[in-house]
Amino acid sequence: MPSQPASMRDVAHRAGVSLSTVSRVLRDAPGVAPEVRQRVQRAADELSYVVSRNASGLVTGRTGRVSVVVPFLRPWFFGAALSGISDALREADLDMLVYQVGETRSREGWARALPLRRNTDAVVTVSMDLSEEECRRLEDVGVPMVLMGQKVSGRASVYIDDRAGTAGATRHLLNLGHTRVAYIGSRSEAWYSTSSRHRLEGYEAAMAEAGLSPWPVVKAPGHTGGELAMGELLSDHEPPTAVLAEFDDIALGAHRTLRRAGVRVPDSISLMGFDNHDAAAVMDLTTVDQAPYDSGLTAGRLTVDILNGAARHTHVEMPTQLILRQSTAAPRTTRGLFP
Amino acid sequence: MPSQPASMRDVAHRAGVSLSTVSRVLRDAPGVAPEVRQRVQRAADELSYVVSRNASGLVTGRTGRVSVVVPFLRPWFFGAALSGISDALREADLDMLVYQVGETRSREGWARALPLRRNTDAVVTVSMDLSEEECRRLEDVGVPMVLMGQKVSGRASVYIDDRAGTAGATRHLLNLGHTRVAYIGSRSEAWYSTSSRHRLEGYEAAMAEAGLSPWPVVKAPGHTGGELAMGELLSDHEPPTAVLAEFDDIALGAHRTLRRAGVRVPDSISLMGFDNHDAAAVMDLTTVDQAPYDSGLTAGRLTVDILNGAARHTHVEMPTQLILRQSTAAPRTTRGLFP
DNA sequence: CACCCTCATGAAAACGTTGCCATAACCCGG
DNA sequence: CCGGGTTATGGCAACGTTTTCATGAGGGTG
Repeated sequence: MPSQPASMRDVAHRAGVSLSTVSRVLRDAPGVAPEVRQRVQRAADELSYVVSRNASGLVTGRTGRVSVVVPFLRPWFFGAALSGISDALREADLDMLVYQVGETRSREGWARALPLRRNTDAVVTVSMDLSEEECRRLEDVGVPMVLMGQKVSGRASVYIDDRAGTAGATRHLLNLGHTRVAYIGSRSEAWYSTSSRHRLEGYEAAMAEAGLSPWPVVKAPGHTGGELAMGELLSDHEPPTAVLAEFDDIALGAHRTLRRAGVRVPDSISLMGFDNHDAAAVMDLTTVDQAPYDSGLTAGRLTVDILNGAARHTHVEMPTQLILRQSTAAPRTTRGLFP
Repeated sequence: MPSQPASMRDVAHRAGVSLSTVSRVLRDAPGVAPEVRQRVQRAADELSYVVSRNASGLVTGRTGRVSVVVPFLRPWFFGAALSGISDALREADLDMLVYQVGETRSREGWARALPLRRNTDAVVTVSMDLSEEECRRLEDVGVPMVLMGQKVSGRASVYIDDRAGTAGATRHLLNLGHTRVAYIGSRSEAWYSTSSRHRLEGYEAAMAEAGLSPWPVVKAPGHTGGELAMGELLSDHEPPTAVLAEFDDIALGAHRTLRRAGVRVPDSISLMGFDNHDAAAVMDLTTVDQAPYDSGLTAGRLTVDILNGAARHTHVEMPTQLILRQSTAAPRTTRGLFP
């Protein structure tokens, strides 16, 4: 149990060979006699020695590390995404650095504030909605980058088709026979979200296709926004019979308002979310699954492929999946919220 | 816009000084004339140069990186914890490596499989419930370690008092006048959890204190377990009037069963969770907040302090907080689930 | 004016690896 | 038995920093 960690020299000494040979063995490089190889391996094990990525990176130029940049770490979505990325990187024996840039973002310098320059082999951004200029700045770091949750032409991206997702969701409600279908979206000043815009567009397109006029209500993100928006909708002179929310958290907020108002779901109002949040299952909320774990896994593997120079598809569109639960149903034939 | 990232030599050349001087400037080391300092700083900025942690770590022995080891990344709890740790490390300009060891854990070698040895300054484990032996193996890595969500004497730990938490929760229900208070716990074969045991003990202690006999039901973790357990409780010849769940997810599962059975909360049965999960707010679930973000922040700062040799308290107990919402109330005076 | 101190600066030796080149040992065919 | 090729091994110079030590320029004091 050495208080100073063993170095390659120690291993070499113990195995009675030179540094070069030890290096070759530990890198699985050819040109070492099997017997010697075994001896070195044993010596390394006995000293529980592992190669310093620091030192090897210095000469190879590879750090064995991939940086993942996320706006936030708390929302459910990012945990799932990170989990996928982590698993993919582990397969390739790469370590994962995580940078949460949250509030820093508004300040101009977050991209350069991150010590990425010589310290990472690749950068994966998750739902960062980077502007063209931010992309360029990040590219300046000089390592490959993969964008998850954002589609940028000319740059490797893994994303879902938000428009198709909400369009499908909307059609589900229309197919049930609803005609008064409202949409609760979000807008935050701190964070401009492309996916937010796309989801609204998908809804609008499906409504237009059915010859109906869209009915969007936009509030601050989070469940509070959903609560307020639903309150507003309930106070309309003729409330909607179905409501689609931009994401599950909003839908859950809306659900709370309905519960308090004594409006039954789906009897009086059908409610739908988007994301397939953990809590959606337990709340029996019909939603659209976007499998962030799978996206993360894909993004991670894509990164590995690019690093190995074996990347083929640089744009990957992940499928979304309608999850039918108990919160949507055909509209009642009688009018009014309370039968 | 150099395709090869700039090195310190380039900066030195551009500023017309030696390597040593550049190094001193960028480390904020004393002994540089203000005018020169400024000149070097500018040169570095223009080349958008950042120090290679790889190279500096090689000589200082510090990597500027802290490893965080978690069993899983997906559950809500870990995102919040990581967020706090990340913020704390960022304050000290340390990078965060994340290792998700999930299933690997059962295999003996996860601790040594981690290439931590020379590649990290400290290790933070989150809810890993390490055995004494695993602790020792991890300590072999030769860097300070901080345990979050686990109390181990002689080792830096940040944790909550699970026993006190459930005891307080139980007393809340007892104070409302309930006498038939059941507890839904979890047990998984893959994962032995100390906190799980402690929470049960807290409940039992509070019940004993009130002279009541405990009524625990143990199922698999997750909301499915909650659903099943609640079904079981409802089929008792005299169902409980209040139920405490080991964590919110279980409580939410139980809530679903109640909803389906048409049993009203809190009118007929009071329901309580533990954790203050995102979804608990939206479901109006009374619960116990354990602020994983704050724990993460504390653990992160403790790590930084230890690294700076300034650690004072190596054991930090984080407070828990009862969050009163709408799912608990005094028991009805009339008997039966349906008034 | 000589002396010693302080302060700013530069030169050079680490740090722990990998890559390249040299060397030694061996095998094979002529 | 000798030349040429292959294969295993060692030596040494990088890689980009920090750190230690040396040097030299001023500046105050006696």
